[in-house]
Amino acid sequence: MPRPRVNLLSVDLIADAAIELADSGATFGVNALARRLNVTPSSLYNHVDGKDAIVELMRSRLGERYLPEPVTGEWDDIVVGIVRGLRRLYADHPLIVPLLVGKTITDPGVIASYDRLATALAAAGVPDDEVLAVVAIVDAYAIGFGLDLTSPDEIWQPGVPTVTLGRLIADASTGPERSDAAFEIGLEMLLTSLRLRIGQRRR
Amino acid sequence: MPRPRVNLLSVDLIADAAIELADSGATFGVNALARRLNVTPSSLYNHVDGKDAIVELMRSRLGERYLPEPVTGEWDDIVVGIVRGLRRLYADHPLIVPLLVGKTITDPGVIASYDRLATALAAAGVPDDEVLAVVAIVDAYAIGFGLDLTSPDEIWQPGVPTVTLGRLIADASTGPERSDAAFEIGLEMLLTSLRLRIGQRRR
DNA sequence: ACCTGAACACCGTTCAAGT
DNA sequence: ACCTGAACACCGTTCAAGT
Repeated sequence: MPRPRVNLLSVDLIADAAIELADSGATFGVNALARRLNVTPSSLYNHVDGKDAIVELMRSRLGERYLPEPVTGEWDDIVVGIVRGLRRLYADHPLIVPLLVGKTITDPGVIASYDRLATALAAAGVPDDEVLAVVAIVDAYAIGFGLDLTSPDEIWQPGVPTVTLGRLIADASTGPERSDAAFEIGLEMLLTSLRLRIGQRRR
Repeated sequence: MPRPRVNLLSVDLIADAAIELADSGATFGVNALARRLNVTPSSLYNHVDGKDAIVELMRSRLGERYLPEPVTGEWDDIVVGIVRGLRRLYADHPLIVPLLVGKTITDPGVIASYDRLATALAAAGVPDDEVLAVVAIVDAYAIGFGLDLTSPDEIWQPGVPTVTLGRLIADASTGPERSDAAFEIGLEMLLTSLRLRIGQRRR
């Protein structure tokens, strides 16, 4: 029975199922996604342009949920808002990070967020030719701490004796509150460095 | 003619060809790699355990080339040495970064490097429960700046008008010297923050 | 020990056929 | 407009067969 009278799929259904699939830890792919939606792989192509487009859809969906609306405020409020948003996104969905990394961002909503970040930094006095680098640092910082939340014994697997690493990994309380605390410390570090750098340039 | 009298493959040959393949921008995979080596895909399995093992091999090979030998010195010399090594690795091979991210590190040489980094930080006074986080930050910082070297117009593609981003991307001199300068500034920021943090803890 | 060729299960994508 | 099923080229991996 092709073509039931009520549609089985929609862009939003696909996006949500894709996020759930990736979060579940199963290998992400078009076929597995179709299986999860009780649908043939080819059905997806009536709504979506292919695998990369689905990943872009996931980014868009998560961006809507986690990236803040435009805020009027001091530049550092804007920076902190966006960094915290990215933090929660990557922390809640660490297994999605590898899918996003290295792929071109096309979603207008997400680009608008990075644009607000760049605008805030430029307005704060970061020289034009450094703004993109700072944006990249901020993003890398959020991604790095997102990955930090995936259990550390999966990131490093010392099959060989170590001086410090093995002991720390064994002792590490994998709870999110420890990582959250470290994240806030690092964020404060970042802002301190930025304020210093801007101050130096303004003189 | 199976089995020629002189071997066509070796672990080192496979590793080097894999790095070249990924650097070339072509889609990375076992089949493409075999094609490049003028060999059947199944031949690779006489030397290597599969795709993930090949990626681990690339990490190992690049680690040998870029990560410094154990150095005796102040903790910050060790940190700077490793961060600069990672920087050059990711900068010279940006297209390989997405392959490495999110995959478990098993190579003893690379783990030893992270172990030296952790040991240096611990010895410097970073509290045990923060060392792993700082290691993750350092790594993320290097990765982020490595990705920064891939031309920025591929990372963001504003199909929509932006306030600041589009202008900066258009103006950005994609040359490596600009990124190198920003990297050094960021590294100095990182060290300043770390020294401050250690000083606070030591009191 | 090392390489081939056939085979397997799976992948992403296209497209004619059905309603 | 939306879903199916067949088809395509490709993927990673296994394994018997050859030297």
